[in-house]
Amino acid sequence: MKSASMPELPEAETLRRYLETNSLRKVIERIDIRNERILDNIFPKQLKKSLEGSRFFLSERYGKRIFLGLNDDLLLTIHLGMSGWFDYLSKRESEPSHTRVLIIFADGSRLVYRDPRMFGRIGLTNSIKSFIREKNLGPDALKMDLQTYLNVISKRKGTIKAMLLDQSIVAGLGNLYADESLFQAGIRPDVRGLDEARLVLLFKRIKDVLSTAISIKADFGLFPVTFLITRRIVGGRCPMDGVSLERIRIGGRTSYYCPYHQKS
DNA sequence: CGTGGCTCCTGGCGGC
DNA sequence: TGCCGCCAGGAGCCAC
Repeated sequence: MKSASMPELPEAETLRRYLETNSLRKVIERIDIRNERILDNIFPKQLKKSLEGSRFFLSERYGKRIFLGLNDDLLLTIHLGMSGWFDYLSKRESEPSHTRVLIIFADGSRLVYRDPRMFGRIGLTNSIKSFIREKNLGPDALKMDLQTYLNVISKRKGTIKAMLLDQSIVAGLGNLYADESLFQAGIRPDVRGLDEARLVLLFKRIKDVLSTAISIKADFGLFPVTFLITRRIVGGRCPMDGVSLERIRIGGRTSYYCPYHQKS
């Protein structure tokens, strides 16, 4: 499976579906931890003990995180960071570069976690609920209801882009889909204090953008031509207006927006 | 509370 | 051509 760049909610959901179809119910024979930095507050021994001889029986996603359930009160937690991805390989297929963790099944197939930049983390949790609490994650961007979203966002005073990137406010949006949602809603990323009508429109666009991205498996070549996402480059032009895109930094991230139809 | 800066990390690219 | 140095980005942490 092609790895998506910069995993956010749609990439995580795409990968979850991939893992759901190829990695459940297979007996795990061995786990090979190539780089301990990838582990999220657990020792290699704990991970080995939890996985070896066991099997995954369910997959879940919340925000950008993926969970693979081992039993009723133990799940593997996956955070892809910036460049993390899984490849399911048959016995004969060769391992990709930057492999950090290898899960070897009894039938000889392997699940390979690769992550060049090593911002990703793999860990264990007893429940998704407690994990969400521990990591202080807000509502999942795809499943959140309008009222919850309005309650949280209308209380805050920061720029809208910074709020969308804050995982404790909304879980799942990263730099690219935050820009995309604002673009589709016609809102500039550096705006504060949006009125309710604007926030409601943004809420709808967030959902549209995320479900569109999931429907095309977050494949960069398949985004609608009306999307900003493939034009986020210096000198890029707005797909609606043909105007040169502006580039500013908010919260340490690069934001692209159309100065013509995105309003403050 | 908000924000900006720094850190982790390395592939990729611009500039010389 | 080759190499240096900077940048990208998620998120935690710290200082103001």
